[in-house]
Amino acid sequence: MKKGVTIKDIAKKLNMSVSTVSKALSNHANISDLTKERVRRLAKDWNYVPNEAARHFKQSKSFTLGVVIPDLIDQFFVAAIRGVEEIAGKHKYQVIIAQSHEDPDKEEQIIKNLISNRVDGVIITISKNTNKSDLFTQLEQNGIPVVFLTRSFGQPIFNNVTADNIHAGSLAIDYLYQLGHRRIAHLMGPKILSTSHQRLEAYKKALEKLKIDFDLQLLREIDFSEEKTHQAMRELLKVKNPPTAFFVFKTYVSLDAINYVKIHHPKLLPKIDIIGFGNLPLIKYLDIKPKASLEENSYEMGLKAASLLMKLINNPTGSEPPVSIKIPCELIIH
Amino acid sequence: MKKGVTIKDIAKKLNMSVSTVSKALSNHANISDLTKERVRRLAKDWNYVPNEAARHFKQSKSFTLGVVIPDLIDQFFVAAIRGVEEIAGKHKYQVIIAQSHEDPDKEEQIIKNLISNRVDGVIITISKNTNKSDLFTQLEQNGIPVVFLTRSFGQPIFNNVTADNIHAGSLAIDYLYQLGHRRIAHLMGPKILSTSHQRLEAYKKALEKLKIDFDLQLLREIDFSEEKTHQAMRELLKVKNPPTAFFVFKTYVSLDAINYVKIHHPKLLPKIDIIGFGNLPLIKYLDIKPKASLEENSYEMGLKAASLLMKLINNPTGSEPPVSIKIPCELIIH
DNA sequence: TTGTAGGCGTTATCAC
DNA sequence: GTGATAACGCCTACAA
Repeated sequence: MKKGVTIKDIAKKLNMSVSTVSKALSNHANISDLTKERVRRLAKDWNYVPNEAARHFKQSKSFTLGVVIPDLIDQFFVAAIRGVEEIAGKHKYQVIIAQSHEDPDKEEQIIKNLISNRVDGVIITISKNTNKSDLFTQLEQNGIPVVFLTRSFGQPIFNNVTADNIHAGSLAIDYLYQLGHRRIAHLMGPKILSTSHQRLEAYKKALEKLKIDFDLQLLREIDFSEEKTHQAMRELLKVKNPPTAFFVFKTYVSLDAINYVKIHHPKLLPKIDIIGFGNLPLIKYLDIKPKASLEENSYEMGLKAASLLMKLINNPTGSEPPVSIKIPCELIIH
Repeated sequence: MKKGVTIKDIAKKLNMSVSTVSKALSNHANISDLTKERVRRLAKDWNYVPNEAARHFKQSKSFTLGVVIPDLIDQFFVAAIRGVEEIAGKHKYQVIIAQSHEDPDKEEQIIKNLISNRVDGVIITISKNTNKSDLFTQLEQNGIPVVFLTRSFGQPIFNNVTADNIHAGSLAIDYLYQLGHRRIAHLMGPKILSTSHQRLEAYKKALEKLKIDFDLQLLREIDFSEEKTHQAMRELLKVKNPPTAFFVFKTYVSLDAINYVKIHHPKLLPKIDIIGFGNLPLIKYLDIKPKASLEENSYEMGLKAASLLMKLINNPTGSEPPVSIKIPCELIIH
């Protein structure tokens, strides 16, 4: 007896009913200790493993969270996932990870799949090209709660966990100001993401507080590609009164920006300071680092997102207003 | 009608039997086109999504592959996973990823979970501390085929996909020799991993071919931690006739090694050459790069491992001998 | 071409 | 304390 043992097999061998065995295994109150003992013993001997597929089917719960992210190559998400796994584990939940590779079609396919598989909840960082939200509405209509991580749509119509972008922006800009910079550029994220707007706003507000006029020439939208970032840097450095500091949407963009200066304006390198969102492990290995990084605490974001999701799963709400959680950033000086 | 539509609902509405609906949806041959059309139409209108949980349960297949790896922070695995997803997708299989964080207990728990969830196959890179193989035997006894990726046990008793370590070693050592190095050290991986032994053997063979005597003083075992690597470097650089080149088990170890030299012997930096396994994306951002990297083609390893696994799933063998696939490495000079 | 019936493994309800 | 039975959603012989 080695493969596919079921409670039925156990029941037959022990001359009892399947329901007794089932109850014994789940330590039900009104099963005698002797019976429980006998059942457990045989289950162990026979290496019984409950068929989760059947159990999920029966309970119409999968005890699984779906996590949809753009790309695992981005260490931000890896840390966040670790946070999600932490919480999920505590609730005996599985985590299933899927990558959209920033492709909305792939993303849609993934979501459909998650619905088919009846995951109990979803944590998602939408792709940079996702512009419609009906899929997510559909998820919620199917009784599957969703929490947006870091990126979200313009209107906060969904639960979300994001960095406290406004505060982070002022941390960064203030520090650059302290260092003597007065011409500070912003490499902003794709306009389609609400995060980009929040960070742009943070930039503007921080400048205003410092009585620096916002200069449209110092603003460039990037799309995370190396080419776009290089192009933006080329243009920015050509401006009459060029920027000496850069406030950047994301670590990987900072790195490309630094690379650009290194290649095309090596003399400028010591004069230029860059601060971006994200303090990723790989920064440790860099020789030319950003001046500072905004630690987004993505692990903690993962924790918070998963906790919120578990709460939503266990207390299905009628139609409460969406929750927004902001995680503070710290400025890490390198 | 918005939530949890089943074929039963559709059948009732259309006044037909569930089996007709089921067949219509799966495009069975002997269902009239008209019927198929009517069913599909309503299914679409009602936003019917098949309940995979039920389907899996019924077919006692999950159409899911389990991938167990040490850590997603390692870009090697991220690329490999991409390969796995590629193949899995073609077969309409899901991929579920789990991290052991190099902890054998966590690894065991993951495997048990995968068995409970009746995954159809498993691809695993064992943790650096895993020393027993009975769990994997148990998987195979449960009819769940396993493919080992990169790391494996001493005896090749399991299917595995690894780098062609012997050839890679000679590529690296030969190149270092060409550059004039005669004192070449090896930072070897944990002795528990067969990969470590293969790479050590590659090192010895390559030296032999070049008529360089193997010097035990130039060999150090590391465990991937920064401390161990730094300690190894400290010791190696104290040897009478110290090494001028290093053949390294793994990219992240190379980076720590470079960091050590940078901090403690900056003058040596230009004189020392390092070549390690792995050509990870992050290398692009480094200023002080290894002299060269052995591109392990981990994406391709993922592809091959998944293809092999799918074959094993679809043609369950009696007890054929395990398959070993070797993927050639290329030397990438930076 | 369509319908009927049984079953996959588990749990919950109710009866004994 | 224990057992019989129905049910979850889907698939598939087999019957009509």
